[in-house]
Amino acid sequence: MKRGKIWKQADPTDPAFSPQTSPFFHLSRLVGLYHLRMDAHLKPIGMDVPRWRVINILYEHEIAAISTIADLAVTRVSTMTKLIYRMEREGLTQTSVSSQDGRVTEVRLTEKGRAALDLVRAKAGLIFQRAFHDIPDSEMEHMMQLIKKIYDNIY
Amino acid sequence: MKRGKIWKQADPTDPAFSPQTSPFFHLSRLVGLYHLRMDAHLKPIGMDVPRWRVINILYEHEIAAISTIADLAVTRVSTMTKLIYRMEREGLTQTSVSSQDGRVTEVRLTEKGRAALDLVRAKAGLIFQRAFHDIPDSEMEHMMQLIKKIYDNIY
DNA sequence: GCGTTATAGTTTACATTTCCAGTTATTTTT
DNA sequence: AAAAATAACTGGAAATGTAAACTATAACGC
Repeated sequence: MKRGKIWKQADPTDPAFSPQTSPFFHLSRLVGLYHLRMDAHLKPIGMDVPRWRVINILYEHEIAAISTIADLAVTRVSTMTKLIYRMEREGLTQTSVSSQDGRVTEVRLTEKGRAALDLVRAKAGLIFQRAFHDIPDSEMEHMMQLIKKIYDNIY
Repeated sequence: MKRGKIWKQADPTDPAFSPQTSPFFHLSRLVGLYHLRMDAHLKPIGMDVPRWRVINILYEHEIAAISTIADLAVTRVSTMTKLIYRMEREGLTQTSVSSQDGRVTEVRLTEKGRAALDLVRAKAGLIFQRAFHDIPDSEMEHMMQLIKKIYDNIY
């Protein structure tokens, strides 16, 4: 796509490129800050961002293979394997070998895991409201569409 | 802000909330994927995302304190300290104690660090173009504004 | 000036992530 | 049906990240 003078700078190969003009730089920065904020809220209740991520995914999926969760959370499988077993030791998840396919490890939430979800949602809600309080629905929807599109582009 | 039926679901405290309707979930996922893709390109040339981040910041700032870099990159100071000294061992950066303030450690790029920048930009450009090829300037600008606004909201 | 407080960074001990080389189970080829 | 290829993990070493304690320097309040 042909770009105007200003937005050529968003392309890292352009000589005028700078972090200030880079969409990915700003995106990374925002998500980094979001993680810092979430961590600060989550630590006191014995939770953290990776776990909250897994719990959310399992809330949606009920039962999911480790590799599916890793895929949805965009992490390496071996990282996820270790996280899942840590969460199992903490009583948040429960695993079993699939009867359909002996290679897959099915993961599901325990009662305690589901309880943790409610607790964490309250915290996540605080940050969400602070972040989006002055962003109208239409803007938010528009952004979501765009984010999904970019995701698909590099998937 | 009052939200319509659909976008209430974006708020984690809403009963109908789900990752699918959560802006932060999608943002995290996109940035996670971007990091995975960048890593895959950067590894073969002995680079990675945190280093590329620092190099970019130093390209903008010439000389910067460790805490400044940590702040701009949204990382903990102790993490940044370690990264900076790793990069120094690799010959990418050079540090010195400020003559103005004996507490601050000034960091700057070496020749090798500047050379690395060019190399990495080529890789980053590939992903950028793939990500944004079908996104017009106006959309990109609009997104940037929004991302900055949300960043400021939770800063 | 001097004790107190704040700032900037460093270090250490520990937790987590990543790489990579297996292992076992399933699917595809021949 | 055996062999080969692929998929889903798993385990251990090495790299990296984080929290908390510590050091050095600067700034304040009197």
